[in-house]
Amino acid sequence: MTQDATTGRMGRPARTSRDEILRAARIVIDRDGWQKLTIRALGKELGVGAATIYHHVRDREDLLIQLLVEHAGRSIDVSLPEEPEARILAAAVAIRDTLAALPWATEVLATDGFLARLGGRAVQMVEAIVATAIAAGASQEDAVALFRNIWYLTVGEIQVRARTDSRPEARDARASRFADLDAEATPALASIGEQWVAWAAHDTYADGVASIIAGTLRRSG
Amino acid sequence: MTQDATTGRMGRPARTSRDEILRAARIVIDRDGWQKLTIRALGKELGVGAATIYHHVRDREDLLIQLLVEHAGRSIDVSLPEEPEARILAAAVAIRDTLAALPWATEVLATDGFLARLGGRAVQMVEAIVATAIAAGASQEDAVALFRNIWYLTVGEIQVRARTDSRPEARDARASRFADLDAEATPALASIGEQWVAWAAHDTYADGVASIIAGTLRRSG
DNA sequence: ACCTGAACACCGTTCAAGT
DNA sequence: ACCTGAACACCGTTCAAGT
Repeated sequence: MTQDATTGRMGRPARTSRDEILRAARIVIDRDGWQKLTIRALGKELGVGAATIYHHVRDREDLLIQLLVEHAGRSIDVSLPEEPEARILAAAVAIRDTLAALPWATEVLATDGFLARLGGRAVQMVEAIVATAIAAGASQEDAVALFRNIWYLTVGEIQVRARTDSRPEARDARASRFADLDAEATPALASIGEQWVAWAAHDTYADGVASIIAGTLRRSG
Repeated sequence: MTQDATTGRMGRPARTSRDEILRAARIVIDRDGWQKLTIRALGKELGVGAATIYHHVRDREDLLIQLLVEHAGRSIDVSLPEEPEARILAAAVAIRDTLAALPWATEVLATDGFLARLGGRAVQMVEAIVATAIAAGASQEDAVALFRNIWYLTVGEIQVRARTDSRPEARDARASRFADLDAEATPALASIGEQWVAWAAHDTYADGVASIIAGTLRRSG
């Protein structure tokens, strides 16, 4: 565990370790962007063959998850307010903000047990959402449903924003599409016109989550 | 346009057309699954070189979008109830059901202007959501925010469900993860335990959308 | 105009062989 | 144990050349 590959003082020093792989992966991501993080590029960065990576991570997805565990498990802010709706909202926003800052997360995000795999504080946020909903009068099943709807909104928001941000050309194409709208068939959209693009840049995530929380708690209690 | 490649009666008959490409693409998807739909496989199916495909579609994404336009533009059910909240909900469910039935949609779904690109009835569903919200008292900006939050929930739900369904191994792994939960750190999750997996199979999409609608309209009017 | 083979520049993953 | 080169089985896309 404490073996240092740079000194290599054991009989058969490991030239690579899980920690070194994750460190190299972060270097590649920071320097070249996460899309460039391939097993082969990672091997090159470490000065080892691509095949070597497979002695330390199961596959590419495992690598990405491990990277996320390191980051998300630690960096989520855990101070949550007491009032139930505000508390659930704050937990959701913490999850969203953390994952949105890790753009390579989008690739592995869309799995139902994803946050459980991250462990650490990510799971504590899920616990906060579910436990608070139950304390506020929701059934266990409704609390799970609440979490899942929040999770769907979160995945969608992160995914759409990541895609939109990473291809600015689409922005102009989108604007012109709104200008072409037929005022007969789609009057509301036509009258909104190009304002859509500007409004779409606003962050409405918290509003969406707040609505889902209020809707669920109203039905339950 | 009406030229038939099988008779080839023009001087230089086209061996392939946009329609033939889309037809072949559907055959590959139905027979081998949408993951197998590559430009190369499509060329093989048509008996032409992969390079030929590029004379008729711009790239792989364009192919997928065109496939979706054909399908989603037509098959969305357009009979919507009159009552505002029910109307918006029905439009959202129509979009979700249509896209969820087209699993290859997940690959191109996460773009902000996506439904506009689909055109046809897909845009009419967006119009229905936005126009109904405005008629019910929402500002144009709130109506756009409402649509976007519904859209995020939709993208997330489709994406997560598609991923979960396509890898049943994850199901068992998930169940065992819940069994391992620490009753001290996460009492609510621990007491739910393996029931989570069963509850996660329930469709809570409509509840989520209904909450978002109610929340937005309550704030506005 | 339409189509071709060949090439470019990659992927993730496996595996027999070496040290 | 750990690491290697080489191979397997692919990708999307471009382009000079043919008909």
